[in-house]
Amino acid sequence: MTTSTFHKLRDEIENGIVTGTLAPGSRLDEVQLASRFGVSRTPIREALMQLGAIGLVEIRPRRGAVVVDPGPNRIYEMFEVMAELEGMAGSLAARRYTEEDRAKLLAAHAKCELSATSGDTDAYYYDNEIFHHAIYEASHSGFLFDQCSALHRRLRPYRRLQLRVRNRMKVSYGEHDGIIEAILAGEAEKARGLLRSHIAVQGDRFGDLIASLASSGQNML
Amino acid sequence: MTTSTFHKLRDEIENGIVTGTLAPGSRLDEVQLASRFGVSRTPIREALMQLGAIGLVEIRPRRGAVVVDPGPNRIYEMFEVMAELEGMAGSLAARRYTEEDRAKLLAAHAKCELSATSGDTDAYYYDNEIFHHAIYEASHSGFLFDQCSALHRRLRPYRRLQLRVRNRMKVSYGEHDGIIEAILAGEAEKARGLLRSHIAVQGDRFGDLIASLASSGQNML
DNA sequence: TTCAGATTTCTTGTATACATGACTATTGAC
DNA sequence: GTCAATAGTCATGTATACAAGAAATCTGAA
Repeated sequence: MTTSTFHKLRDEIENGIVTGTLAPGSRLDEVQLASRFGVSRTPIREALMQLGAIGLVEIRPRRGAVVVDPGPNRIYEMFEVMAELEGMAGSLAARRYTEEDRAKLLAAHAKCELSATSGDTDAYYYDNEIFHHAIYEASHSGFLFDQCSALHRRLRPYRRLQLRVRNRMKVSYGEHDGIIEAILAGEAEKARGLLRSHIAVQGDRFGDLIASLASSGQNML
Repeated sequence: MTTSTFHKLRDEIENGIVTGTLAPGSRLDEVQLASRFGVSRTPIREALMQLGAIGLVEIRPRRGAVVVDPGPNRIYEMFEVMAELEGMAGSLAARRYTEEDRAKLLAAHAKCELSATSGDTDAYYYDNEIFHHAIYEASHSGFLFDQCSALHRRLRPYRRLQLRVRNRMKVSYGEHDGIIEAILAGEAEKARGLLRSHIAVQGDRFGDLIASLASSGQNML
């Protein structure tokens, strides 16, 4: 259907940003994008407006749109908030999960185990997303689900960097184990705490983040 | 400057939604808005796109934009998340506030006292906003500040309804007192808990919210 | 009288054209 | 040689035109 042209463009561009194809700081030329996607500037602009509203691109009046470069500090802050929201989701999930949620959580957890033990970081990356979404869903708060999903998505590129750190994947899976246990046992506060520290960029992980940001600079440009 | 036309339009329409002039569920006709603001459809569409991206309006393909009607359940969920984020801001503020933050917090608190004791709900409504923003600021997390401000803004109409409840204003001010004390004493977890329950729609307040939503139905249409 | 099909109208989605502000390059003066 | 000012180019912002889908109305039959 012709109606979703701008919608598809939005997803396409957003994807480019979130995967790092469109590097932070790069200009988003309207005519260039238009010709690339074979459309006129109008739907491109509308897509950029939407991305501007959610903070992925900065729209400077009369000076074009650029991919936002959050900088290490803001990235840290985003993880900080993510940790809190995930903790909240876990806490609610522990109190509200249904039989269906339980099945999904366990299935996602099992898939993570598979990819973690086989050492497939790409697979783990995706299974990890499913796992966390299962928690958001089990919180039975539509709004929290939306907020978590949006922030999770925005943090995608940095989470990917983090998985490069040696052994992070196995440590991550180990943490999942405790999280699942706490949720299924209905221990809300324990689940909150475990999820918080699972997400939070604390201690060594802070240094790891900064280091991977620095070394990925070339890749992203 | 001609550059900020769509920007101004966005704020204008957003304001209409947030103050209740544009009721939940009402259609946003592009040509109508265009003639109202004396512009063409193009900047109107761009403004609507932005509002659509942040969830204030729903853009149904080929079927126009309507003001989102969250419904009681989702409103409750939004307050639930707001409570958590405010709690987080308070907790961070308790640990990070500077001398400047301290002065701002106390000033905002004093203004709230004035309007609360004089019984001026409109004044309290605004002073209350300043007070909460002072907390966000004192958290020294730019991202958290943005998230809190955005959600705070979205909840505006419902907070206004809440203030109509008898004595809510004075109770609210009393709670501020404890919050300020905890923050300035550096008691992070206490500040978190107090702010959480200050925002959360629990107990009687849930019934109050539902009731005011029902009775405000006429006003909003 | 009611329901179904078709036509008409209206609104949205996209393209294009035009105007205006920003950036760049060139020229002139110090 | 360097700096500044001006002219020219280019990208953005807005308006308008056109295309196409959705809704509403009208007509006909059961």
